[in-house]
Amino acid sequence: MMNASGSPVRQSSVRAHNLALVLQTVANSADQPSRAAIAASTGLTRATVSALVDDLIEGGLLVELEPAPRTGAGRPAAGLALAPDGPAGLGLEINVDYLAACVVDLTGAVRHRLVARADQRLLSPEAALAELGRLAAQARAAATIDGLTLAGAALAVPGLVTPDGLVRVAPNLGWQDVDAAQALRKVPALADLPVAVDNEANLAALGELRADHGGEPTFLYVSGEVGIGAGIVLDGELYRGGRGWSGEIGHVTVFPDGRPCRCGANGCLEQYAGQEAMAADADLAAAALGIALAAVVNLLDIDQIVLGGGYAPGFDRLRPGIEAELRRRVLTAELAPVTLRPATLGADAAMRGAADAVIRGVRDNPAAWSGRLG
Amino acid sequence: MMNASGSPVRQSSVRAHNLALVLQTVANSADQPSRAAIAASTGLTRATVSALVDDLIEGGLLVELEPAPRTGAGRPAAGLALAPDGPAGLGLEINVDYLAACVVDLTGAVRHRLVARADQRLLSPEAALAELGRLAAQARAAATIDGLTLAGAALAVPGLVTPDGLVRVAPNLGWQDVDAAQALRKVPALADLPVAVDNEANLAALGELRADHGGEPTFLYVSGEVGIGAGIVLDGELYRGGRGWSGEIGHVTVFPDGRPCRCGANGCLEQYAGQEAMAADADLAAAALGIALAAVVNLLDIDQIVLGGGYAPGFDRLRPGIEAELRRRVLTAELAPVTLRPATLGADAAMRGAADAVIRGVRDNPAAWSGRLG
DNA sequence: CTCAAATAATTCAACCAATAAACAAATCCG
DNA sequence: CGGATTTGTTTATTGGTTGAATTATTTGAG
Repeated sequence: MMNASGSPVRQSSVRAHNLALVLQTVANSADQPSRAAIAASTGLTRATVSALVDDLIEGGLLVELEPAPRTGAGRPAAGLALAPDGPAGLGLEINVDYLAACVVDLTGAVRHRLVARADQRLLSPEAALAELGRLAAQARAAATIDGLTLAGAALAVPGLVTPDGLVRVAPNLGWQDVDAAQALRKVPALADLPVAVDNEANLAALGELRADHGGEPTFLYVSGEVGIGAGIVLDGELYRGGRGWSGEIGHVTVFPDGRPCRCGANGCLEQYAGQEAMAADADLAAAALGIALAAVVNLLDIDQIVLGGGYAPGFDRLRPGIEAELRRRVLTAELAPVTLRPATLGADAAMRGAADAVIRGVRDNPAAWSGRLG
Repeated sequence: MMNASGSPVRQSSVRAHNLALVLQTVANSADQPSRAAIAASTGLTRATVSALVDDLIEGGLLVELEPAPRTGAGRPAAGLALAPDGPAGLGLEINVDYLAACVVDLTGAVRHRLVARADQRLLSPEAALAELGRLAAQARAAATIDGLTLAGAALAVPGLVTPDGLVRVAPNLGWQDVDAAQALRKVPALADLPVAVDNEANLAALGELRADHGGEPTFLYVSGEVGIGAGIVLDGELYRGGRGWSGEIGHVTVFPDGRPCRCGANGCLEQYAGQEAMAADADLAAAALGIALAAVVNLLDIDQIVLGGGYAPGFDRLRPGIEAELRRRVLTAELAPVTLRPATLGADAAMRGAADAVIRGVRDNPAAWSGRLG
């Protein structure tokens, strides 16, 4: 008999959930909250929060800040903060003309950053991944010197990626069916790390999500490089789709009988708002983008659109044209406006998002990170 | 300080979750499972399942079937099934040319069904809702005679609805800012029921979800009436969007400089695949639908599309044209096919989905239904 | 300078829910 | 009739949260 849906909850799941809740409360807090403040904020009792915080400190995820600010009568509170020397994430990116790696600690600070510029299309996938492996090993060595322990690695690729890390196709790299996850796992320095591979726009969207921390926003991140990709964040969660291939906005039709696209169709957005086309005619790029984005808003009722990649520098140039189409074509435009803004992270968005994805995994399930917590 | 995200989990939440798990396991099971079978399926122990099942029987949600089928050695199993006289859902629908109400019990069986044909555009919203209230009261009376207790009501409306039940605009009814939820709550026979209001396509999608019970499918339901709406189901959950206005596929642009639409834009899908346009040119309707659906698939990586409403009868006529566009315009068409199928529920889909939404609420949180379970 | 008030954090008994293992019930088969 | 087998229940145990009491550390008043 098939397990219908969901899985049983045992007491340990309760603990795991509440550990994550406490950790996230600290992470999303503007100041350094005390145990009592966390209790008030979460609804847990002070006793429970104390026990959970002890475990998180023991596990190296939280630190207690000794100097307590005076705030009135009573015993001063001991502030809590994410441990800067706790688990860190290794973010990797491979793109047309560069390789990059970075180490981001639990607090979100970028501790190391390495970029190697070179045209990857001239290399075989194996050679490119080997080179990336060397960069990753270098980043890990630097992290180790800093006393950081890596919790995992994530790689951003401009292409279609399956959940188990197989790159089915990355047109601009010229890749097809490359098992990037396996290649990276074979690098000795990474052999003991869980390695995830994901689409570049998806991870960049996660990077923007962290920058916009706190709430649980719904937004679309659009990345305009040679191709155009999008990451869809719904209620604070990245939506990947059934096979992990969501966000292919570059091949949404904007002019049904328009320019032929290398995908075989006609009138794909990419042919009007890709890097080359945008340079040739920015107004047309904006109009085409507006048409495609209006479709997204009509379908998903998204109220925030973030333009990243190559769109961020030219944002002011594109904005009026996009907004005109949105006003015209979004059914609910008068009832509720759509916010358009440039990405806050620059070219590093995908790499940062990759590293963030790793530490997000730790934050969402701290019990799994430290054996001592379970 | 703001509660960051999520809420604490206490022991009672564990029980609530596992109660729902057991109930859903019975609901999604093809046969009448025994306690032992549920234990094997869910991973809970037989002792725990026994205790939970006792509570669910006590609360009137499950019944034990005495006649046990012989299946080999050992003590015969006592089959369990959803209680047909447990809580039921009242589904309501208001559309251009009819009002409808139905009562669906916990097992999903339609126990009562009332339809009143009349052009609602000739009535004021107040008069139409009053008439619907009478129909609802009649349905409730019939349910009471059957010994059914209503758990709530849900109303399907062809328009934009806010989460608190305000109909912002329903173009084909000529409605604007009508508080449908409040109007129904004022009906004496419904005063003690929770009343939800939702978009017609959303609820119809939920109806299809139940018909396709068991898994946690991702699909798009498209309803082609005078206007065109869509319900988006992701991983077994209806996606409503930030304001509840998702699925407005009728106003996705298919021909940017095409026919003017009453929304003010040009080239909306509705102008090419709405009821009138489809009657005039089915091939054009199919092509336009294919273009818009390809956009959805590219964006959301959805692998199943269900055509309902007016599209269901003409499905075979439309299919080739739609599939041709999908093959051409979906980037991942070669990697993974998109399934196109007609809706299994007919014109009743939205009303059925509304009733299903109510009993879904009970199934998802049985502890809240019966005070005895807490 | 001492003591009361206030606030933070910990300790401890009680409780709730799931678990594991033993036990009882009901049937089949030799 | 008796062992094998499977279902369902009982009982002691464990893990985790709760609530109340307790300890810790500060401010402020007399």
